[in-house]
Parts: sequence; C-alpha cells; structure tokens
Amino acid sequence: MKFRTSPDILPPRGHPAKRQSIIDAAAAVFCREGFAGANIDLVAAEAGVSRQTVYNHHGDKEKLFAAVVADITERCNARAFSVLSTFPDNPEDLEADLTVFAMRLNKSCIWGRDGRFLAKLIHAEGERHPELFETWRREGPGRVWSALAARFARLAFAGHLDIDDPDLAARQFLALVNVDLHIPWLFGETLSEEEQSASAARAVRTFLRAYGRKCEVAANALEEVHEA
Amino acid sequence: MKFRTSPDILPPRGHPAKRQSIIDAAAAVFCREGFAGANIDLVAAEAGVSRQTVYNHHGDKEKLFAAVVADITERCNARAFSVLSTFPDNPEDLEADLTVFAMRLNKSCIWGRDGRFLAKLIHAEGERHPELFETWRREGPGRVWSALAARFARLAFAGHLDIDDPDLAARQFLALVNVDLHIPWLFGETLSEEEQSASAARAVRTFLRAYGRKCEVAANALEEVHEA
DNA sequence: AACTTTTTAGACAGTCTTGTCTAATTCGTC
DNA sequence: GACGAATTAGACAAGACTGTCTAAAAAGTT
Repeated sequence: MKFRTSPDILPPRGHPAKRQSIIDAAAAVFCREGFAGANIDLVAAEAGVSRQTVYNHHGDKEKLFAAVVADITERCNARAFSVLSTFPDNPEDLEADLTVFAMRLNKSCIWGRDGRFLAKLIHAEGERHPELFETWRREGPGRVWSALAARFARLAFAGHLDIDDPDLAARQFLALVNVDLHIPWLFGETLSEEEQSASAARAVRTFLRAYGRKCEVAANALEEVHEA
Repeated sequence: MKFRTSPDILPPRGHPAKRQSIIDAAAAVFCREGFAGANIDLVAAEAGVSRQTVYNHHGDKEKLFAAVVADITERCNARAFSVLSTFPDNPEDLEADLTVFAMRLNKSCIWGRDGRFLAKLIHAEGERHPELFETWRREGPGRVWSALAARFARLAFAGHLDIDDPDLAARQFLALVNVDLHIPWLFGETLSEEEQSASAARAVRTFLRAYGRKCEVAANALEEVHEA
C-alpha cells in the first residue's frame, strides 16, 4: 500500500539460487493474482522454499515486488537488445528480412514470459507506483526504441528506406507488428507459427508501403495504375 | 476466486440511481486496486451508500465485478459507435478530416474514463476470466472494427484510398493512432491538446503514405524523386 | 569433525475482509 | 398520514494473510 520510502531491494543474502527461484515464483504469482491477491505462502510453495526464507531474502511483500520488477525489467531489456542485434543492416530482401526480424521481436519480447509479466505488472501497478518502472522507461523504450530508430536511419541513409523521422518510424513499426497480437495476448491465447508470420508479413508490407524508397514506390504505383 | 458458475448479474432491485452509483464507485475501486485489493466498504463509502446496500443490489463481490464489466462494456461500445458515426465519409481534405476523426477516437475511447477502466479490467482479469469479456470481444473489436473497415472500404471504393484488405487497414489505423499514447497512458499521464493532435497527424500521415491513392502517391513520389 | 550460516516447520498475534444478521430509520407512493 | 419497500449503522463469526518468533534440522566451510 505504501512504497513511500525508497523501495530498496535487500542486498543479496543466503543462497543465490533460492533467491532467484523465489523471484521467479513471485513473478508468476504477482502476475496471476495481482499485488494484493498474491499470497506469500503460495510464492514460497511455488519456489519450493519455506515462508521464512522468503522473508529472509526479501524483507517484505513490497520489497519482494520491487525485486521482481527489477529482475524482469533487466531480463526483458537484455532480450530486446539481443534481438535488436539481429536487425538486417545489410538486407538482401528487405521485406523478407524485416519480416523475420519482426517475428523474432514478437517471439522474444511479446509472447515471452518476461515480456508478458512485465506488461502485466506495468498495467497493474504502473499508475499507482510509477517509480518502480522508471528504470524500465529509461532503459526500455528510451534506449531500445532509439536503437531501433538508429537502425532504420542507417537503412534510410543506405537508400533502402525513405524516412524523415526515424524515431517515429521505429514506434510505428512496433505498433504495426503488434496489430494482430494484442487481443489474443490479452486473453492468454496463442497464435500459430503461420498466423504469427502472416501477421508480421502484413505489418512489414504496410510499413514498406509507407516508408519504402520513394522511387520504388513510385515505380510500383505507376505500374499498378497503368494496369488499371 | 471462482466465477465458475455463470456470473449472473442480479436483476435490478432497489433504486436505480443508487444501483448505478454503486457500479460507478466499484468500477473506480476495482480499477485502482484490482479485484483482490478492492474493498467493499470502500466501494460503499465512495458510492455514498451503506455496505449492506451494496450486497442487496449486487449479491457478492464477484457478481458486482461482473456487473461493472457489463456496464463499462456497454458504455464503451456505445461511445465507440457514436464516434464512428462521425467518420468522414465524404472528405473534403482527407488528411485533415481523418486527423480530426483520430483525435475524437482518442479522446472518447482511449483517454475517456470508460475506455481506461475497461482496458485495465481486461488486463487484470482477461486471462483468468475471459468469459466476462466475451460480450466486449463480440461487440467491441468484432463490430466496431468491422464498421470502421466498412468506412475505409467505402472511401477506397470512392477513389480516396487504395486498400486491398479493409479490415487490416482498420486495425492498422487504430494501432498507428495509438503509437504515442500508449506509454503515457500506462502511467496515468496525460498529453496536451497539441501533443494529441500532433500525434494523430503523424499517424494519419503514415497511414495515407501506405494507403493513399496510388496515383497520387506515385505523383508525389516522382516529384520528390525528381527534386533530388 | 567442529563451527557457522541458512533453512525449515510450525505456532502466533494482529489485522483486515467478506458476507450475514438485526433492529431502527428513511423513502416513495398511495 | 399510513404502509411497504429500501436503506442504514453496527455488531458479528469465520476465514485469510502478513510478518515475527523459536527451536530444530540441514547445508556449507575450514
């Protein structure tokens, strides 16, 4: 209910393996039940640990929650950056390569455990406790997005794209990639591999219609117009 | 914890005004605190009503929650349809008209009380209790989106747009309109009027770059290419 | 093997919440 | 004003949960 004082995370004590297993279990429980509904006994049981050990490691429920957020944030950002490093800087077939990249992004950051958990935690507590997610905002959207924007800018500079505002293009790319995933995601449903790749392909196609090289767009358009 | 049996909503009893004020208060409390964290006494106090009256009207906490979901769903869909009726069917300046439409959509469905509440409720309970939101899925995305798609299809037929898959275009339009709003939305921040309109304008510009009439796109592109 | 740290099980007080019950009061309507 | 329905305040039992404490067991180290 408070988080008033700086929500320090307790310094590592005891065995790190248990510490991590507690955080993993707590993440699952907090996401399933919400902060108020989460039960420390359940966390302990799910972590295969006694309740007292949970308290030894993390002090109290709020500190445990803060530790979970920090942990998930870190892993999520790491994963995002790792996917980012597979961006097609020298594309052979830009549309195909971007589609593959979009699918990897989906798989890692949206359907992945960490991504889902982080999103749920933010939705549940972001409004009431924005402090907890400041790290994420700084490192996540703040850095990942601008890194993606830099990649797009490079593609544009190399003549593969026509982009005036790379940051905007990056955000719109991510939004388009999410279009078909959002609703199923909300209800815990999954998309088949084919659906995912079809969705990614549609997103990339639209993105390229908007940001593809002008002369190519012009050529394609003229061609189609002539046909009609 | 259950919602196992069909979560019937109690038939209206007592004074409708109080009934509604209870639902309004409950909506606010459920959204702030989550289902588990919500306190019936608090709902009663916020509604200006005694606890017993809450129970008289809505049976128990779960039925109250179901009633809140039903209420918000209905109002949210009504609002969406009402905004939809302002779609620019005979646009004078397509870009400007679509931008205004996008802003109205934002104002009504995203920043509005009902929209925020519904989104939070879905995020909090959608995975655990999808039954509760089936009405929304059927009437919301299912109907509003396809209505929007129909509007786009008409614009395309009239020669204002070049769209092969109107449903997809509608979904992508909504996604683009949301790009800049999502993060601030998560943390309860608001965007100034100017920021909102700038965001809407950017979304519409990209949308039209992707779906604008081919011959116009071609003309613009050729022009720019020639300049360079 | 001796010693220290960590973990465990369980009990425990204190708090909070839900949902029910009762008796008194107010409201709406005829 | 009189009557029945709706509302109120408050008490209440039953249960759940947090966070602490203790004594014993287990694990890890030298």
